[in-house]
Order: sequence, then structure tokens, then C-alpha cells
Amino acid sequence: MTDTNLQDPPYLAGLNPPQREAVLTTDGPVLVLAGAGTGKTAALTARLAHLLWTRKAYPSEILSVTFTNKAAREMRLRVGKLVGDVVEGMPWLGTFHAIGAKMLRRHAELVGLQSNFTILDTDDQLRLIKQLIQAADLDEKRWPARQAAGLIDDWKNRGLVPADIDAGESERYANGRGGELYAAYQTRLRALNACDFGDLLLHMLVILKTHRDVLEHYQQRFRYIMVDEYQDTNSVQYLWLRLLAQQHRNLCCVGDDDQSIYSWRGAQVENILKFEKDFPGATIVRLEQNYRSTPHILAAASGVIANNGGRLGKELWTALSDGEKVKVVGVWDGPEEARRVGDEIETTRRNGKSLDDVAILVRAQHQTREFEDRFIAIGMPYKIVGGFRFYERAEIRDALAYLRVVNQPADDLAFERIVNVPKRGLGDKAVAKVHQLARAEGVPLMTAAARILDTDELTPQARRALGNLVGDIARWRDMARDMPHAELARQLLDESGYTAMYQAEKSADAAGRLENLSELVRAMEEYDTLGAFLEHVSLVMDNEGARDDPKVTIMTIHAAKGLEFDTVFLVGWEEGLFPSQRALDEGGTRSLEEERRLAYVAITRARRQAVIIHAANRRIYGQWTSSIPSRFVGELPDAHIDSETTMSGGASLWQANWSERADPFADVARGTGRGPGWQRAAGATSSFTTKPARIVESRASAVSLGNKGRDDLSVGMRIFHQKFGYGEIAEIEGNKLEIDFEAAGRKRVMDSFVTVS
DNA sequence: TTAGTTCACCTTTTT
DNA sequence: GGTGAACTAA
Repeated sequence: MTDTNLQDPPYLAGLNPPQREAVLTTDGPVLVLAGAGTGKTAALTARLAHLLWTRKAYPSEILSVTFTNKAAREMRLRVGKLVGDVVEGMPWLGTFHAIGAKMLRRHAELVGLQSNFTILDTDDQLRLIKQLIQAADLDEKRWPARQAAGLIDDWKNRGLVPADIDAGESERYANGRGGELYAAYQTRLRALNACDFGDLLLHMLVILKTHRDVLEHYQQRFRYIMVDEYQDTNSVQYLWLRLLAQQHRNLCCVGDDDQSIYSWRGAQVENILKFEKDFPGATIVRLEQNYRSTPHILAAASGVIANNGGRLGKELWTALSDGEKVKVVGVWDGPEEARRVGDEIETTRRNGKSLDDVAILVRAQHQTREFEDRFIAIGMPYKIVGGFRFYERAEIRDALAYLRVVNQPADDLAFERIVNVPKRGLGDKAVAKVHQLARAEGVPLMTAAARILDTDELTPQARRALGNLVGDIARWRDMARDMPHAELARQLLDESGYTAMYQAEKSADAAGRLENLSELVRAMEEYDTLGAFLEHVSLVMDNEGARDDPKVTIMTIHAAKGLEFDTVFLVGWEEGLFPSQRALDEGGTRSLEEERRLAYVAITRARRQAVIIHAANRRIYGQWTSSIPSRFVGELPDAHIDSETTMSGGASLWQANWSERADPFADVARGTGRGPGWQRAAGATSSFTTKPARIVESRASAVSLGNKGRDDLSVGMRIFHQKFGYGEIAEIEGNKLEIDFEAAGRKRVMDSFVTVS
């Protein structure tokens, strides 16, 4: 830390010279290139505090945008600490999407919406697109709704409205019908008085472009604009900023090109690279002193990222002392990986560390399960961030759909969702009839449902069931007028039979679902109106929950950006998983480099200790598949890592994985169900075969010949195996067993998989 | 016509 | 291993 002048305002305390420059250069365009762990957030919050403290702007005249809700919350909290309650009145601090929504509610009529429009989530969006694909008579198999959704999203991220889609773009879906589908989708959204995520930004951009008065209003309002994670801005966001910053030109963007990991969402790293051109005379500040990690961790991360081309280039350095090397561990398979991590965390805990300081970072969501299973088994407290997010759970979405129907009669998607949940005998046929009438008369489903009761279109049972539902909804809507909305929700869930449905279900997770529902109702109590609550739900998909006992955090690398932990486990570093096969197939070098940046982000989350793990075998789609260490493992500089493998046989075993010859699971893995991606992965590895071999050999000295096998087993013993059931040991070979299973026949398994029965 | 049952296809990453 | 869509029994 640097010389602290006593006359300095408190927010400057402890800032180094470049950080101060970033804070004090308030006027004109500023680009802060901030490497990982260089105190970017500290600088940003101090800058905000400085603007307020020196009265350069009122809180309502500063626009500060972040990418995640978490970052927004954090900033609000930290600024609050520096300047006090003023921050409460900062209406324009939030994510692009939250700010977009706020503006759009004011100007909705300019794009043909009402200000109480609904914000659809991806699930609703997908269902809607499916309907349109059907209506357009396209083959859903050939032209998946997902692809259409992705494409529409891409267009929106690039700031393109349906009229902008030319033949070439349109060609990207269903032989040139992409544009047509996009137009139909937008029309449908308008009819539903709804928006998707992309619209929050795109509609606002259209408004700013076509309504001078609105644009000028905001241009004047925002004396200062600050943007976090600038490397992740996409075209719409960029265009927004350019328009809004035109008047005062006080735009401060903070970012790190090495941490750009959202290109799949349309982010343009180029935005950061061309900042100087866009805003001539810009001040460039580089933050290069890292306060977070040990030199070993920093060097490991630098070693990996150095393999990327086209970087702006920064020299990160740290004043911290050496610390531990990065540990690289090779394990046999996924379960062992989880076991190993669990054990290490136990040790850490015994050494007096809090579980809050430990995180496990995964490449893809599905990897979390393995750890969840293990941690439940050993009673390790954990939380999964992101993942199956609270508001995405089926029961929560159902409950919300009920509330949406009450709040917004035209919300067809919500109506469809709950019309037969719980089951009330309204199947596809009955719903189709309602749809038909709705389309014929051009009215929402709710209205059509009410009208169809007067016809004899439906069978008597269906008519009775639908009549009850329509009556109930009308009643709930009346109740909503003078009842607290949390209370309304409670009654609604009760009277609709929704709660009863789960109470009747004796399964293990039914209880959990009921618990989630009461959690939902509890969360509602914190909002003034039902509308406000629903807005919160649409924009903030996660539920902060109560922060109680210390827990290990499990999350994706993407979700971990901007966070830091003392100890970080980086798991699943295998070719095909990380870097992901999909990225390799689709985007060539460009994607590979993004994966590498992801690796960089992952390593730099660690303050004191980073443990990288790769497994030789993993279950993909329920099939055992062998894998080789990620190329990123090979890119870690030798001087800063310690390698070890828990597998007996050391190098020879790795060799076995490429040929599959000695793979005890080969008989399972070969054969049927291996997906095309993994077939490709297997093909791709052949050209790559020599590299892991080099790794193994160069580190052979560090290889510990761990398990010699258990001594509590002998031939003829009856054992139990989690997957294959009961069996008898036929042969023992080190830590591998040949077992005759009662149901599954003869198999080779690891001894650690079996228990003596 | 609905509800339970098998079968294919599957999975990055988030607002 | 898990979801959603086609298939089949009631």
C-alpha cells in the first residue's frame, strides 16, 4: 500500500498511484485496464464515492453498470460504506438488463408495449418459439427451437431488429426463414405484452435512436457513466453507451481483455481494444499490482494465458511472498475427484480455516452433482451458486405462473403452464380447443377459456374443471386488491390444490419442494407489491438466501468471475470437458482462446492455494469414458506446480487411457452409447497423444505411487459395489479387482468402489 | 382423451 | 443420468 495523506478523503486511503489516477480522473473518457486481483472494484467504488463526495454529480446523475446482480449489490454495499446512505438514492446502479427494464417501463408505449409488460425467461421464450415453429410448419427435429432462440438472441445482442435481417442472416435458420420467424416472434411478444431479456436492451436502443427527446433527456441526465467488465459488453450495450455518453463524454470503462469469457453471449472484446479510437483523448490507466494471489498462483495463471495471441498485454506483479505451489492432481475418476476434494477440505477445516474461504470451480453445471453427492454423504456443508437456481425450480416457476396469471390476465404462457397443474383433467385436446378459440377471436387464453364455457366444445368434465379454474383465478384477482401479496400467494397455492399435490406425494423431494414454496412466500414479504416482486424474480434469478453457517461454494467458473477465495479447487481439467469439446468444434482457435481465458480467470480466483484436478475416467451421459488431461495442464509452468497422481502404475496408466487397452471400464465405455462429440474427442486426441505423455514423464519424479490396494480384501470375499451390486472377488491385482457380480457378470473395478458385505 | 411408460437425445458458459 | 417427446394402456 502507498503513502496515505492524512488530508485525503477516506475513500482514497490505501489506493496505489494508478488506482488514484483512475479515481481522480473524473472528466473525459477513461479506460482502466485492470488485471485480475488488482483492486478494480476498490478503484471503481472509490471513484463513485469521489464523484458524490465532491458533488460533481447527484446520485441520480451517475449511471453505473455491472454485469451481474452480485457485482451490483457488492458495489452498492461498498459505496454505502464510503459515503453513507446517499447510495440508497442511486437509481441507476445495476446490471444493463435491470437498467434497461427500468427505462423501458417508462417508455414502453414507444415500442408498442404497456409499462406493465412481463419479462419472459428462457423457458417461456423457448416454449413460445416452439409454438411458432409449429405454426410455421417447420420440422422441429431439423430446426430445433434452441437454435432459433440462440439466433434471435444473437441478433438482439447485435442490435438488429427484424427489419435489419437480410437474406444472408436469415439463411442461418430453416433455409432462409430465420428472419420470418424472428418477426413472428416479436409480433407475438407484443401481443402478449411481453419482453425477453434481449428486448430490454434492444427496445431501449431503438427508442434512443428514434426519439431525440428521450435520448437527450438521458444524455443530459447522466453526467458520469461507469462500466464494469467492459470486455464483456456486446454490440447493443456498446451502442447504448456510445449514445448516452455523447453529451458529457464522462465515460469510465473498466475491464481486462484476458478475462473476456462471454463472447458466446455476443460480447465483443474488440470494444475494449478500440476504446481509444471511439473516444479520442481517452486516458488509459493500467492496474498491474495484484493484491490477491501468491506469486506461484500468479505465475501459473500467466503461464497459461501467455499461450493466447492478440492480448493488450499487462505485467501483473505482486508484493506477496511465495506461498505454496499450485498443486496438480491426477485421479482415477469423478467420484475419486470428489472424494479427494472432500478430504482436502476436511484437512483445511481442521487447520482452522473457514469453509467460506473454499470454492470448487467447475466448467459446466453438471459437474456439480458429483460434489453434491459426496458432500451429502460426508456431511460437508456446501452451497451451489448459480446452478439450479431457486427461481428456475419447477415448483417455484409453477407458483410464479399462478401469480402471473393473477397479475397479468394476458400472460398466456403462464396460463398454459398452470392450466393442468395440478392435474385437473385438462389435457392437450382441451387446451388446444381453448387455443383455437383464442386465435380465432384474437383474445388471450384466459378470455377464451371463460368464453368456451358457454359453448359445448368441451366434454362436461373438462368444462367443469376449466370453469372452476377460471372462477378461482377471478376470485384470486379480487383478493389481490386488498390482501398482502404474500398472503395471497399462500391462499392461492392452497386453494389451487398445488400444495396438496406435493403433500400427497410421499417422495423425498416433495418435502423439499414444499419447503421451497414457503421460502418463496417468505421472500415475497420483502417486496411492496406483487409487480415489484415479479420484476425482481425476472431480473435476479438467484435467491441470496440467508447467509448462515460457513459453507463450501461450488460454482461455474463464469459465476466465479470477480470473486476470490483462499483455497480454490479447479476440477475436471480434461480435454473435452475443459476446454469443452463443443467450444473446440464450433469456434476453432477463437473459442480455444476463450477457454484459455476461462482457465486464467479460474486460477486467479485463488488467494493462497490452487488445486487443479484431472480424472482419467468420467461418466458422460451415464457412460464411462476415459479422458486425458487438459492441454491447459500442460501449459502450467513447471517451476510453479507440484504434480501428483493417486493412480498406481503412474505413467503406464495414462498410456492405457489413450489406447483403452488396459482400461477396466473399456468394455463398458466402448460398445453402444458414446456420443458423437466424444467420438470426435477420441479422434482429436490421437494427434495429441504425445503431449500428455511428455507431461507424465517430465513429472514422473513427483508421482506418488499412492494406493497399493486395500488389505482388507481377499479372493472369494463377498462384496457390494454401488453400481453393479453384490458379487464375489475372483482376482486381485493391486488396487483393481476382478469381480463376478450376481447381476452384472464379471467386471473389473477399483477396490475403492466396493465395500465388504 | 388422459396418464403412465419407454425411448432418443443430450449439455458449456448468463442477464 | 435425466428430460422431453413419441408411444401405449386404461
